Amino acid sequence: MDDPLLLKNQVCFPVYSLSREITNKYRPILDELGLTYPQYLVLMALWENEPQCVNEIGCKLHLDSGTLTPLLKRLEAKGLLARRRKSCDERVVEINLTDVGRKLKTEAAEVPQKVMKAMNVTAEELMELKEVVLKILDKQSCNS
Amino acid sequence: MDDPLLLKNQVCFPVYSLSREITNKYRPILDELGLTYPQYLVLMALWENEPQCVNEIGCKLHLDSGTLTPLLKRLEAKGLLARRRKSCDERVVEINLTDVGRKLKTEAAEVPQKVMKAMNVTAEELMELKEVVLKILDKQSCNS
DNA sequence: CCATGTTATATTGTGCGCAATTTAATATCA
DNA sequence: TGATATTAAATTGCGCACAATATAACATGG
Repeated sequence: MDDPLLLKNQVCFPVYSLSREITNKYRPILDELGLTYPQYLVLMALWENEPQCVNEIGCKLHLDSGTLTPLLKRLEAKGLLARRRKSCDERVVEINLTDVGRKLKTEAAEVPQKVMKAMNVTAEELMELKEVVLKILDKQSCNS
Repeated sequence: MDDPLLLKNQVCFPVYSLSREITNKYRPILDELGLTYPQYLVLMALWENEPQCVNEIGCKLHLDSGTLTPLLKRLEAKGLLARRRKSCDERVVEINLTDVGRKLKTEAAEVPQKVMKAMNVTAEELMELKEVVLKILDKQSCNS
């Protein structure tokens, strides 16, 4: 009954389930903007600060070039951003939003509330979730 | 500063990050058993109850046939389980563990503690995390 | 018994995620 | 300067996730 290999005794499995459930809630909402959830995260990073190189985005989102390079190319193909190597260091690819990409933030403004509604949770529950998750997440960063 | 589109104001992003961080902690530990995290989940489901059809496993793990069929084929290729259509209803594929697959539970017994150690968290923190996550996860099931 | 609908799994296609390797540019040091 | 090391992206390969569709088996009504 308290066998640590029983599914009901798992802690990580609910986190994994919730994470997928969340992206499922985002999907129809982001579909209207033509975005996936990881693409939306990249855009949020760029809406905050621009330009940013691939590495900077990767640090903030904990994603590597194997994930980001094709994702950024897809966003470029959609006309939302431009990829250009820096002249002072040709190894670095700098990402700039296009006007369309910048403007998309306006359309995305309603996404958070729509998701919260779709998830059927209160702001208090979300804050509680965030607090607990961040506390554990912080402990991973040093030795990951 | 309290722009809902700022990364630091996101609730779902930490959940998404933590979920990936967790599977990263599992990876080296499960590598020793030749398993991925989703494969480990499927085996936990089967260690609890056997045989199970694809659908039953999918319900427990919230995964569909598009994910499970190839995953189960890989576990079959590893010799851990057998897939066989039921004679009474040929639509249903029944999954049985092999002796090797059943025996693997013994080797997996240490996985949970190893992961907990790798994550550097206390049992209390994990219980707190589980409680909050399950509370929110429960609210999704009905309208997903 | 046959047509129609339903059900269970499989297949296809797209997009992550990540390890491992490659490529090219820059830095360093003998 | 020229060999070596380091760094940043890109590439390759594999395994999920999931939508959409296909396939085959079963169920049901006329």
